[in-house]
Amino acid sequence: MMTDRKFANTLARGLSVLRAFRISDDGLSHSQIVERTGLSPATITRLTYTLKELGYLSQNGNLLRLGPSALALASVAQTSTSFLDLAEAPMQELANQTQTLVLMAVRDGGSMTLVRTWRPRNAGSIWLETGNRVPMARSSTGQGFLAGLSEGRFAAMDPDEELIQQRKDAHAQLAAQGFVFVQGEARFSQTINAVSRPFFASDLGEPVVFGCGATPAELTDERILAEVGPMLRDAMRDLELKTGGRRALDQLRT
Amino acid sequence: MMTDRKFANTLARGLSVLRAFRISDDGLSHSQIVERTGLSPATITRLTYTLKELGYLSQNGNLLRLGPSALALASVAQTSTSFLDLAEAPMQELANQTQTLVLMAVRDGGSMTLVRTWRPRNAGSIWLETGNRVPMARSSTGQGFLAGLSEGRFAAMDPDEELIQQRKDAHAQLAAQGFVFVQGEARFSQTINAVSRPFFASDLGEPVVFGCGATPAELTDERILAEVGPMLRDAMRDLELKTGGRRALDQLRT
DNA sequence: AAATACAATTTCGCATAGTGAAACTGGGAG
DNA sequence: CTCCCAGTTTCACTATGCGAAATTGTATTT
Repeated sequence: MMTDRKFANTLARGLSVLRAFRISDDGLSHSQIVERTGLSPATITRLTYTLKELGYLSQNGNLLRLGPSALALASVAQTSTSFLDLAEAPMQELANQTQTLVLMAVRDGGSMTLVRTWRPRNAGSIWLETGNRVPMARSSTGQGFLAGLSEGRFAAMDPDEELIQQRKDAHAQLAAQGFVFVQGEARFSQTINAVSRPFFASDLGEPVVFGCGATPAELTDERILAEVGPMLRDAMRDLELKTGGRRALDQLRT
Repeated sequence: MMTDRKFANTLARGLSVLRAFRISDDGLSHSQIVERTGLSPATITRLTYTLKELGYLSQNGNLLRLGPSALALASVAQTSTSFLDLAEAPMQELANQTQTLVLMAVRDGGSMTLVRTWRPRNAGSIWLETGNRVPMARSSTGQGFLAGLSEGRFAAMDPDEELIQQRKDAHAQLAAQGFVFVQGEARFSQTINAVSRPFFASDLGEPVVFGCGATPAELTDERILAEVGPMLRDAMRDLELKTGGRRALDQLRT
């Protein structure tokens, strides 16, 4: 069946165990991991044993958490992502000016994971945290990513009809306005309003997404279209120049 | 030979590929990975193929880098490490007061990896970056870690005579002064002077290390012993209280 | 205490996934 | 053109990782 001689299954399964962890979890039991990964209990025992040996997981009682080696890998990964340095200042500035949460997200399997956020100075509300996951469908973040994703890679996700349609919309928005905004009913979350734009990071081989978000009260549809969206777009065009990367719209052709 | 039925070898090998990446690398070729991991070229082809499929690696030409999935895992790992929040303010304060680089490191395989640094405000020099690795032997960071490590875990590293002796010294220093300082000739690096203290993070299941470092000119042996070491110790006792974790010295008994 | 109900681990026989050696490919360099 | 090296593919073998089921362990209830 799984007849890809090149694909190391055990490795993929082990990594899926690591991917099972969410920031909102305060440790996971084996059975929770079984549930999330769909792997058999025996397999989980073997994989977690291995990951513990290597320091990627650590155990307290029968709860597992990501361990020191995961943290170490984390640091190397983040520090190696060179454009994060350059994004630092302008994104903080954008957060301050718009009084929204500015975020950067990458694709992780079928959803988007926030890898960095910038909060406006002296704002107290509760915001999305780094490490949070957002679905691909019906979110500005996910759609912003899809708008930047090449045909080939999109096809590899074997998307359903709905997603294909959504991506088409996102494309159109990106081309017309320079940003993507999933509006109204379609939004997966009614408590957050957001706008996004893809960024092609040559480091990573596929697009990432930057975006601005806040509650619908603070960030109305009108403000997004007239003010915040354009500011995001301009900030990112600047960033694209500085990093010498391809422009977001060039990706549409790929 | 490798007769541990529970240990998933392929997973370990795959992770060793990820661990091969250093922040100073600007992408790695297959042959470099072969060299660093000691695995056969054929194996590397298969493992990197898998890791690319999953987004943990990305390829530019024939250079590999850590990919988006690695970044995503990174964010979850860092955000899940709860005591980092609490350490934030006091460690920045410590950096400002001592005008040293304050660092936090975890064990990763046989060496220590910096996972977070705090630089003094308005200091311009070049400092160690997050993601850097420091050897276990002959470094204040490594020795601080060993001083906090339990007998059992230390034994599992099957250390040589030299390391056992160094650890004994570190223990003694920690008990006497509340910090560990590898001095003079013994230091692995003559360009950095540092002092450290272990911290037992219940999250991670094994100690981590906090430390202060700078050039020997800025941070003399005398200053470490009289001023910076004690300040580090006090800052961390504070942190231990706040996190409700065990005190560093309690670990000596384990 | 005994009984119940899960959670986690170990056992076990089997199919195959992953292995290294060696052959092959491809693309610079001279 | 041909040499050389990096990377890939092929191949036959066997150790490896697999799930089902049995076993042990650990709370919870009666």
